[in-house]
Amino acid sequence: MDKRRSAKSARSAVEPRQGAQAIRRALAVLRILAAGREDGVPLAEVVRATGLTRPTVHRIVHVLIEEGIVERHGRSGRYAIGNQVPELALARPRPSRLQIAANPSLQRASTEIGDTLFLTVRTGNDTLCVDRRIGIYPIQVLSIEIGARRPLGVSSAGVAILAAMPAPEARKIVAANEKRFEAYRTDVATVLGEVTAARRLGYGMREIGLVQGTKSISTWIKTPDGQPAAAMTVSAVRTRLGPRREQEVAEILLREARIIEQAIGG
Amino acid sequence: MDKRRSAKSARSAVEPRQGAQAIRRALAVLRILAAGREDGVPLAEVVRATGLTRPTVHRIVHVLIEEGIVERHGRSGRYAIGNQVPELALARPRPSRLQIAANPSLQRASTEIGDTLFLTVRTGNDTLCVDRRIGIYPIQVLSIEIGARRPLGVSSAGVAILAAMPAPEARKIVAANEKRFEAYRTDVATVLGEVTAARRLGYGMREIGLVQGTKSISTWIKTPDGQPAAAMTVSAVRTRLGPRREQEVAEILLREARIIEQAIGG
DNA sequence: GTCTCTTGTCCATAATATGGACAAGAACGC
DNA sequence: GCGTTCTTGTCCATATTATGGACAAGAGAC
Repeated sequence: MDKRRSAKSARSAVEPRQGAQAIRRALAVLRILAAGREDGVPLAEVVRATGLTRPTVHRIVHVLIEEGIVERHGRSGRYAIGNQVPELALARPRPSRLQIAANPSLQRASTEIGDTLFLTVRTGNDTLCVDRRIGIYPIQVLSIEIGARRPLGVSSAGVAILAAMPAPEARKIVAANEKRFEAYRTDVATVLGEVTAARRLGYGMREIGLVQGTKSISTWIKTPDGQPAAAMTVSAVRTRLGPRREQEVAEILLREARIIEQAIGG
Repeated sequence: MDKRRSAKSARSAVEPRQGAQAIRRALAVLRILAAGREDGVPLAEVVRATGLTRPTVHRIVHVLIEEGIVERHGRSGRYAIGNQVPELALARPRPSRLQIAANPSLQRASTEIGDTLFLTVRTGNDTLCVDRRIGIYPIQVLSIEIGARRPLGVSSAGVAILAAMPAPEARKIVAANEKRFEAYRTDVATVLGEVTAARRLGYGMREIGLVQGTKSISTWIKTPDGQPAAAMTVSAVRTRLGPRREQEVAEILLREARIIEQAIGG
């Protein structure tokens, strides 16, 4: 009963609405499955990433299959986002306002820089790649595709977005992602260090990108209320991004980020 | 305990997995919200359409808002599908296999017929328009857009899809949609009559389309296992679809439907 | 002002979702 | 073949959770 009281008073402060544990859990499962893209995710991995018990995850996943929200792949037995999710998504206008606003900037920066450009948004505790432009140089980093979803903090885009938010909030998100960092061979301390460095620099950077031998630079894009909503990233083979060129590229990205902020602000 | 037993034995027959009422209810709410598209749906309407109580719907909807799955529109207070749904949808390859398979047929039939063509899929108890081709004639029926979602049975596409499934299953779906038919000024008896007529004709037809003064013709497309998965529809002002032309158009649609079935079958 | 519509909240209670424990299947080694 | 170590799937007593009747508070209409 004390618990009830404290939950009640806390609600007005932040927002933990009670009476829907199961729904929240189902959504947590869906977000993990989304990170698995077309290939899906094995049950055990979902259990690990969500911290739920196996019977619970099993039950949730199978109900979602019955409902058409999740699919199971024949041979591998992995679970993936189902057909009905894009069907629900059709209810919304596509592309999003952000994508429309960012389009000219991506175009401009892409021709100017020549390497691959990404537009990445924040969604919950993840980053999600929503747009990509391939540059004109013969060697391009193509491994990150539209739809790629990662824990905030493991990519330069994630670091940039974390750097753009208040430090306590960033720390909370990083802590929440702790379990998922292992799969990317990083940890809370490393990520927080990169975030601090990005704040000092004014942009996110990873000398060692997620793909071997690549380097990435990301600037953040804030919504009018000051919350970071997205990041703009350039990825290239490391040798193409020495200190001098890093400076050049960062300046272009910073310029375009400000333009996009204007576009979504008006 | 008797209940448990019977539920258990029934499960092996059909599939009502227990322990996830809340999740199923949340999904039912989402599907109703999806029908409201960008404008959204007022709470009372969701209550009516789902048959749930108002406190329950209210709780579900607000938890989904906190999770980013649902949005609320400022002025109207209506609830709509949120940003995070298309974000989850990015986990899947787009466009779908059906759309790829149907593309050449839509192209061909569109130029041949000249009126607006729709590709509509079945999703649960709804029809959902997933593709549209505008014809070359100056008067076109454009009111049905990609993403439009309706109870199975109220459009000619829905009638066609119902006609293509076993009668008992069709009847079950129509019964389940009863409450939602009112908003479209139709009822169970009328719909079942149209379905029977469509079975006799070989295609679905509505002399009075959803839009005043229009007429629609739809053929069904079945998956290899015999289940109808989609419908192909032509809509035009009624005067352009007299008996002779109806025959012509139906033949083209039937021909293309068979081609699409081949494409998804192989 | 009152009436009628909507949306929002409370809380005792019934019903639901939970997870420990166990089982069964798959993949590998020897 | 048989043990070992993975994985996934199931059961069911239980406590936690979600439920909905009842009440309240806005927002319009007139």
